[in-house]
Amino acid sequence: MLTVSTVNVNGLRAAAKKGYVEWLAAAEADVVCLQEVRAEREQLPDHVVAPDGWHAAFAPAADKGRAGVGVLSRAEPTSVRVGFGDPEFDTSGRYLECEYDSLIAASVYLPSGEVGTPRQAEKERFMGAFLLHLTRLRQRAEAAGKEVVVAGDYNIAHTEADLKNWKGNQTNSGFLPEEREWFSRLLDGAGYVDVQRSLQPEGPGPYSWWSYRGKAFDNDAGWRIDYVLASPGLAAKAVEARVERAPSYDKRWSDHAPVTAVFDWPWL
Amino acid sequence: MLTVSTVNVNGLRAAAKKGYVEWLAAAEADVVCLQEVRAEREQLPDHVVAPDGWHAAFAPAADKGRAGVGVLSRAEPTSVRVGFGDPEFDTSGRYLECEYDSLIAASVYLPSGEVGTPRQAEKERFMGAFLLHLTRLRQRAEAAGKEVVVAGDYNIAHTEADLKNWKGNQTNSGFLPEEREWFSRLLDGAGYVDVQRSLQPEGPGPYSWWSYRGKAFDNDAGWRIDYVLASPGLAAKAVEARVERAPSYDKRWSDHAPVTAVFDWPWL
DNA sequence: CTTCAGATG
DNA sequence: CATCAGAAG
Repeated sequence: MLTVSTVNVNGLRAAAKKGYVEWLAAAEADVVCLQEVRAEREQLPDHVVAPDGWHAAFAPAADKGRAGVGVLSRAEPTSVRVGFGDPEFDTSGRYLECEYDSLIAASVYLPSGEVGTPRQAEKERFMGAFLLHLTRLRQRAEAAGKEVVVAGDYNIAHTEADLKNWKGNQTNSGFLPEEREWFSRLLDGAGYVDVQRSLQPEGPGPYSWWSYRGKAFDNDAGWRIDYVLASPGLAAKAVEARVERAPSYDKRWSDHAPVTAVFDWPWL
Repeated sequence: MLTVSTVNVNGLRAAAKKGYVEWLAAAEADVVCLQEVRAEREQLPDHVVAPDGWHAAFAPAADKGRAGVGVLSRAEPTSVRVGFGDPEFDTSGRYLECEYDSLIAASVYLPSGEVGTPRQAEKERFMGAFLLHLTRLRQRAEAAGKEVVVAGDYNIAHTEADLKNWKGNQTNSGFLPEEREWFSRLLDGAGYVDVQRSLQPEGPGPYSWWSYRGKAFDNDAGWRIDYVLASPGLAAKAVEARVERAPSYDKRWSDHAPVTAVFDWPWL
C-alpha cells in the first residue's frame, strides 16, 4: 500500500501549534507533500520538521516567510531535486521532487495569481514551464520504470464541480478558462490522472480550501484546488481518495484541508 | 475619596482581549491613566474606549500603532489638552492632560530610550521639556487652587530600590545617573511627590514592569518605572498605594501592572 | 517575548 | 481572516 497526502499548511510554524503535528501522527501516510511551509528548516523544531520515523526534504523560498514546499516520507529518498529547471522558479519554494526505488513523488505550489496584476502573468509563466516539466517527468519515469505522483496546491479549480460559486468566479484567478484548459492538458495531454475525481466522478466537491474570511468553512463555500495527480499505472491502483475535513479536521489548523489518496501498490 | 490608577497597557486592543476590561470593571478607580494604547479611538470598540460610567480622552501618536496615552475618568473633564507645548512631542502620543473642577490629571509616557542611539537623545529632549512643563503646571494649578496628579510610565527607575538588578543596569537606559537625577528634580525641584514611595519608604520594589523575555515576571525581576506623582497638598491626603500585581493581576494582560493611589480627598 | 503595521494570500 | 517579517519595546 502507498498512501500519499498533500496539504497546504499556511505556515508550518502556526500549523504545528494548532494541530498539524497530531494530524501527521494519526495520518498513517507514507508520503506527505506540504505547501506554504513559510519557514526554513532551522526555524522549526526537529519534531515538527521530521517526527520519528519520517525523512524530510524542504525547498524554502529565497524570499523569507513566503511559499516553501516539503516532502515527508517514511522511506529515505534516493535523490532530491529542488525546482524544475526554470531559473525564475528554482528558488521560489514551489517545487520539490523526491525519488525512491520505484516512485517519484513531487510537491508543488502554484502561484495564486490575481487578474490584472503581474502575479497572474507569473502564474501563467509557471503554468507553461511546469506543463513542459510534467511531460518530461513522465518520460523520465517511464524510462526508469517508475510511477509518478505530483501532489500539491495547484490554485486552480478544474470544473464547475470543483468550487461552490463557479458562476461568480469565471473572471477570477483560479477559475479562468485558460487555467481550466491548462489543467485539462495536464490530464489529457501530459497523461496524469486526477485521482480524487477518477474515484469520485460526481461533484460538487469535495472541496479542499475555504477562505478564512466570513463563514466560508461553515457554509462549505470552498474550492477543490489541491490535487493528487498520478501516472496512469499508479492511478489504476487507487482504492481511496478523501479530503480530511471531518471529523479528523474539526479543529482547523490551515485554510486548506489535507487530501489523501491510497494506492494498492507495494511501493517499497 | 479619589482613586487614581496608571497602567501601560502595551496595546489596548491586545490588552482588552486578555483581561483589561475585567480589571477596569473591578478597579473602582476615579481616574485611570493609560499609556501605550497603540491604537486610535476608531480602532477600538466603544465598550473598551469608554465603558458605561466612564469618560475617555485619548491622544494617539501620529505614527500609527505606536505610543498613545489616554485618561479615563468618572467625571467629565472641563478641558482636555494634548501635548505640553513642545512641537516635537505634541503629536507623539505621550502626554494628555484633563482638567476638572478641583484637579488636573495627566497621563505621560516617556520615550524608552536606548544608550548610544538617537532614541536616548530623544528621551533626554523630552525630559528637559517635560520638567519645565511640570514646574509651570504646578504654578498654574496653584493659581487656580487645584491639585495635580501626573501618572504614567516614566521609563526611569529612581533609586537602587526601584529595580531588582540595579548593579547590572547602571549603564542602561532607564537607570542612568542623569535619568535618576532628573527624576530627583521632579521631586525636590518641581515639588511633586512619588506617592508610592512616600507611603512605603522601604524597597525593594514594588515593581511595576517585568520584561516578557525569559522568566522575569516569575522571578519578580522587575523595575518600578510607573509612578503616580502628586502635588504636595494632594499627596498629603494619600492613604494607600499599591501595584496590582496579585491576586488581581495573576492573568497578565500587559508587561506592566497597574499602579494605584488612593487619596482621602473629595475631588468632586 | 510581545505588540502592531503592512504585505501577501 | 489568517500568516509572517520587521520595528519597537
